[in-house]
Amino acid sequence: MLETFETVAKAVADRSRARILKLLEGGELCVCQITTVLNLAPATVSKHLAALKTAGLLQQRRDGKWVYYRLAELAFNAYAGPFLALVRAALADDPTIDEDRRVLALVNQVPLQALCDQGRAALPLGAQAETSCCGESR
Amino acid sequence: MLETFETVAKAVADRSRARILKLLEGGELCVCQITTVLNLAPATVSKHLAALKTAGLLQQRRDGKWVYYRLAELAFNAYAGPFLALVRAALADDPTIDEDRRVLALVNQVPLQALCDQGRAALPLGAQAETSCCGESR
DNA sequence: GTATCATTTTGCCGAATGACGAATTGATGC
DNA sequence: GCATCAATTCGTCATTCGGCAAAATGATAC
Repeated sequence: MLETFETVAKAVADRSRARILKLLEGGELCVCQITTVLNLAPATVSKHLAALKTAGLLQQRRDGKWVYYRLAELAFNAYAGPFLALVRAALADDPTIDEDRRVLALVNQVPLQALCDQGRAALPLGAQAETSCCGESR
Repeated sequence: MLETFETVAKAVADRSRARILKLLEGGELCVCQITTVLNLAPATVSKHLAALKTAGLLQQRRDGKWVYYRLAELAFNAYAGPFLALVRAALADDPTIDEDRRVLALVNQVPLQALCDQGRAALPLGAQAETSCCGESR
C-alpha cells in the first residue's frame, strides 16, 4: 500500500510526466505526438509513459504501428484515481501547460505519418522551438 | 506553477515523508518524537521535515529547545492543500502507517526529555525494533 | 560567558533517476 | 521472407536523492 502510493506519487512528481498527464486530458495521443509536444527523445518519452502506466495512471492501445495512450479510466490501484483527479484540478493555467496545449493544437493539424517522419519540422510554422524562434534548443 | 507542483509532489512521493505526514495527522510532534517513530537518524528526519516545509506542507513552532512540526493549516501555495487532502484520505489502513501509530502511542507515554536522551530505549517495552524483537535492524 | 543539548547543516557515499543514442522489438506492407 | 518504421529496451552518463556521522547552530541554564 505505502509502496503503491509511493509508485503513483513518484510517477506524478516529475515535470515531464505531469505534462503528459495534462496533455492526455484532451484525449488519447500516440507516442510520436507526445514526443513532438514535449520535444524530448522518443526513448525518454517511452520510459515516462511506461512509468505512468506502471503506476496505473495510463492505458495503452495499439493501432497499426502506432501506440496510443490515454488516462486510465478504471482504477488499477487505490491511488491512481485520486492522483489523476488532483492533477486534473491542478495546473489549470500554468504557462508550460498552456504552451503544450497550443503546440498540441498544431500537432493535431498534421497527419500522424508526417509527424513521425519529421517531428516538429512538420508543424505548420510558428512553434518549432519552445524557447527561441529559430535556433537549436538543446 | 509546474515547478511548485513538482516540489510538492516530490515532497509527498517518498516513503519516509509520507509516514511523517500521516503521523502528524494526529497533531503536532517534536522532531525527536518523529525520529523515534521512524527510527531514522535525526539528520535524516530533519532533512525530510525541511523538504515538507519547503513544499508548504508543514509549519514549525519552537518551544524551548524543542521544535514542533504540524500539518500546514493555511495554504502556502496552490498545491499543498490538495496534496494534504489526498494524503489524509489515503493510506488509511496501511500496515506501516498502523505500526507507526502504534509506536506513536507508546512515544506519547514517555516524557520528551527521556525520548531525546534515550530514543527508542525509552519506550515502555515491546516496540523497540520494527522488524525484529531484539537484534539490530540495519 | 560557558556548557549543554535538540536540531540543523555539511560532507560523503551508494542507489536511483532522467536524459540520450544505439540496438532491439514487433507490426505493416511489399 | 524481407524491408520499413514506430515504439521499446539497453547501455551509458551526469545529476539527484536518501541515508548517516560529524560539525555547526541556537536556545536554555548555570
